[in-house]
Amino acid sequence: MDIDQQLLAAAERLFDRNGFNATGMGKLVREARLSSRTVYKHAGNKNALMARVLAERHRRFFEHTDFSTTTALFDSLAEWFAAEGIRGCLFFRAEAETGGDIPEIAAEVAAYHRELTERIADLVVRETGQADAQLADQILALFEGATTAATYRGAAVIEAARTCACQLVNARARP
Amino acid sequence: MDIDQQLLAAAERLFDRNGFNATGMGKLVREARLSSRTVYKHAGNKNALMARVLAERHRRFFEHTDFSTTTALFDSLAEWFAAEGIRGCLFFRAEAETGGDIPEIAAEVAAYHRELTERIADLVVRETGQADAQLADQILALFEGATTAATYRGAAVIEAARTCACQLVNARARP
DNA sequence: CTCAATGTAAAACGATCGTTTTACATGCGT
DNA sequence: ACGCATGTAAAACGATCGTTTTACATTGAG
Repeated sequence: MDIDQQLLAAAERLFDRNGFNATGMGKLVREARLSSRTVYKHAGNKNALMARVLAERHRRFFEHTDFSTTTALFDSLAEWFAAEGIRGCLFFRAEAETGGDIPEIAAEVAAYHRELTERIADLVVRETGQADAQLADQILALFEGATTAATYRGAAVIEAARTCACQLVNARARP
Repeated sequence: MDIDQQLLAAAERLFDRNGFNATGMGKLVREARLSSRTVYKHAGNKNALMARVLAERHRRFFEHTDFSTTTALFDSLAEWFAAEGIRGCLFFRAEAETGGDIPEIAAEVAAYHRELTERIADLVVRETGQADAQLADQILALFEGATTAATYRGAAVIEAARTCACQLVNARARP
């Protein structure tokens, strides 16, 4: 299905760069070089398309990101932004734009957040030898904060967050 | 100007809860209990109204927030969310929804970010005796990250971020 | 008393929204 | 060769968008 990839890629790019509500289906149809009939046949409707964009982003993000060590986690984030541009977290933005009122979208956002917190919790166990909810929350905050603050402070924030997160983990390192 | 306050309050509440683009002027007029004629006489147009909402939010946020110590900073954030609800940073959301394409809005967002980073830089100088760009970026990341992550993890993230930020500052405390 | 300012209520503006439909072309399996 | 699925191009749908306008009420100052 080349068409599905074409559609998803155009939708992700437009939604990410210009916002969900600000991106009309007309502009999307034009940019994807498809007819509206085909778009609606493949995507159903705009909300479902947004949900599929988030699902695809979810898959691609966790495929890219290395959760094996704290250093690798933040290095992956820096690489992601170097390749994709720094516009903050698409999941948070989707939730905010829709007020959490569209179930299909809220579900994708929740799934992303669930996996992100789980992976960080696992990372903490792996690096310190025990679960530590507060440490996991701190790394999560640094991760989210680097994602947001980098939009106006640049990549230096990611490096700063990485340094901080590694210090936290090392201070509790497996003896 | 009771009308200005009425209008600004309704606009801030609707924009914050439901998003900027998802909030139509019709709904806003209804909720503010004003005529559309009066709204446009006072606000000019929707973009200017959004900009004024951000300017008012900016004023109110820095009026509320205590930048005198790191602990106080994060405590202020927790209080803000306890009073206003946890929906993430309105400035970041405004910038994301508009793609940075509306100058009046981009300017207000930039002004907020400028003051936030300045205040944190000053806080670092005050608590450690010297400027430290990386430390300031770390506190900024923790602050932004707590704001974002609290939307789905709750207030515990703010407490975790506060603990982390205070450790960072204490490790570099004035000798 | 009058005039100008300021407000409301409601209709109307053209534009654009998300979505469906009509009409037609193409290719593929039986 | 036929029929059906799948695509395009484009018109049309009602709804809603941001904004302006028309018609009228209230009020405070000169």
